[in-house]
Amino acid sequence: MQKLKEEIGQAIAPLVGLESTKVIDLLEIPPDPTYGDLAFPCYNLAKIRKQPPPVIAKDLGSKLAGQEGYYWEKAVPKGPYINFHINPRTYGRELIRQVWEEEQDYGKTNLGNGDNVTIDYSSPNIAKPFGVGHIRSTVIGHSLYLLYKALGYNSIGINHLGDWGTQFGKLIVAFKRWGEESRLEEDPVDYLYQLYVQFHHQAEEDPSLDDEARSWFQRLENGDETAVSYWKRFRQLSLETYASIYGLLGIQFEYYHGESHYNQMLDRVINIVKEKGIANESEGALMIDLEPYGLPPVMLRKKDGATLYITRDLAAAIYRYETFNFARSLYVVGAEQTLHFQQLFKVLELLGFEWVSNCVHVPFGMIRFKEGRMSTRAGKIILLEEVLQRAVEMAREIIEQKNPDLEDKEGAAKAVGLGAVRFGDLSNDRVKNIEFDWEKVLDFSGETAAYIQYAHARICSIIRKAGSDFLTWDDDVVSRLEKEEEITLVKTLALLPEKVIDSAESYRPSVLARYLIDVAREFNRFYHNCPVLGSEPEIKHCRLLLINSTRQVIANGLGLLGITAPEEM
RNA sequence: GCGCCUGUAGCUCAGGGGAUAGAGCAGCGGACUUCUAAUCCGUUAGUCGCAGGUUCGAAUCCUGCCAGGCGUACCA
Repeated sequence: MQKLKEEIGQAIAPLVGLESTKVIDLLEIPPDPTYGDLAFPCYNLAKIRKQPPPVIAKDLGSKLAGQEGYYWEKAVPKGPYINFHINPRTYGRELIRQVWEEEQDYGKTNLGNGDNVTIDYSSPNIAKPFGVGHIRSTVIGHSLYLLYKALGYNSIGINHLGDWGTQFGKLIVAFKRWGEESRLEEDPVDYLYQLYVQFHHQAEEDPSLDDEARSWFQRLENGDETAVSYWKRFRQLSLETYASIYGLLGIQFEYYHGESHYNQMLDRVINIVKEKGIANESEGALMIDLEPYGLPPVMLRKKDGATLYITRDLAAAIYRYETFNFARSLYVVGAEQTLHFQQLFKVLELLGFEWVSNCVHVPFGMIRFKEGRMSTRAGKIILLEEVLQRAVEMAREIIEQKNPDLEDKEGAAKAVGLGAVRFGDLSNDRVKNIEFDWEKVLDFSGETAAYIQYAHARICSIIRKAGSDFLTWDDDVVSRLEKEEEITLVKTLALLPEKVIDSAESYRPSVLARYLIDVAREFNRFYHNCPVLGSEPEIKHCRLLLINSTRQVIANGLGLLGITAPEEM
């Protein structure tokens, strides 16, 4: 809690000759709560004072002896640290009060000041099925979208659909050769995908297919009527299919600006590049040499005149800056495209766009099979829809078995099943590859979303049984926290705002996800040691207010991960 | 070849200069006439890939090596 830190900062600052903000930066949470709740390390002072850290800590301890603050009650030196112990009554009361008053806003800040942040995420390739691989960008991006909103930014979600490029040439060739209207109507994405796979099989035997595809893409770029009508059709049918998945996941985008959206701007981009004199013709193609920066060259236009995706990405970046004047521009795109973004940002820098320093590639590892990577072309892929359906189905079975009388079984099964899939993706560090494992996806015990949701449902159940008149504010009653489990829980709840900030600024929803596991764990410990309904009225009231703030923290936190917290499960 | 990322307990992973390296899963042993046992408590388990270096202090920073992943001019 920030106020506690400020208070300690002001207590120590005059004693050590540092700015109190500097002192606050140095404060850390001790590894063992019996040491204290917030520690000031004396290593930095050792050099200045030419004394060993423990001596300094002792000295500070004697100066602070007998003192206390509003939120802390004593300061005790231990080794090289001086440890502050909170006053559980005031600290607990004020924290619970804050959550009580802020409700769904607890955890939010206004660091962003309403500035725009564009977030390019999900961005599936038209005519390819929505595989589990795509869930990562979708889920991580959506969480960042919500996190930046919580920091007071104006998040702008952009679905940069892969709706342009050579793959459309391939699809057109495949559909013209082998396509059947009726099957396209039936299940467009699945059928287009089959055609795509078939194309790659055949092209291995007959490389001339690739040339044919390139030429069809060229025709598309030139506005050829036949090519364009195929393209429109494929695009529209795919979008309709995606809509159902986004609907299920509760995701909306401000803009569906796919790659094709930038077609009219490509000439301008190429002109800007030419004017800057950083491009050159090579073997008929338009290139930018990045050798001086240790990067491979960039190709803006192929020898057949067709553009490449980096050309469209350049246009997109410029468009986004000109349209949104973003404070930050995030690209939630797989780590395999790291080089692409290094090149993209370098070119923007060479073009003199200073705002490129606010562009960030947020990379993530891939989802792989034990045997190797997934491959759309080879047809080795697991559909996201299937994963989501099976997870919900599994949740439904467990509910049937554990809580057969539950009223809204379907709602709970959806929350738990979808939450499990999302959480599995968000709880580990983005950059690591994930090995796809059905058993793990369908396991709802341990460090999972269900664990957190279960804590939430338990709280709701207690509150329901207590009756609403117990949920009234009372200063005296709320000061009665004393059991270790209560105090640990309060201290954990106090961390939400800083976890939200850390999560957003490091672009790692996993920080928040792991924190929520901690909250649920501390609640469960409390639950098993501190009866609520069976306690005497004041304690009962106090604990109800405590668990009510816990409920709020969990709901707010899961919400920022895009996961819902059912009241019963 | 070169570049980027990863390497921590049997497995999956936290921790990313500071106090004794932590969780979950799996295993073993306990706790439901008591607020939902999708829970809790206890227990077993580690040359933090290897070797040097910087520092009062390194799992954490630097260098080299090893292993795996990804990328590396007409795909995205």
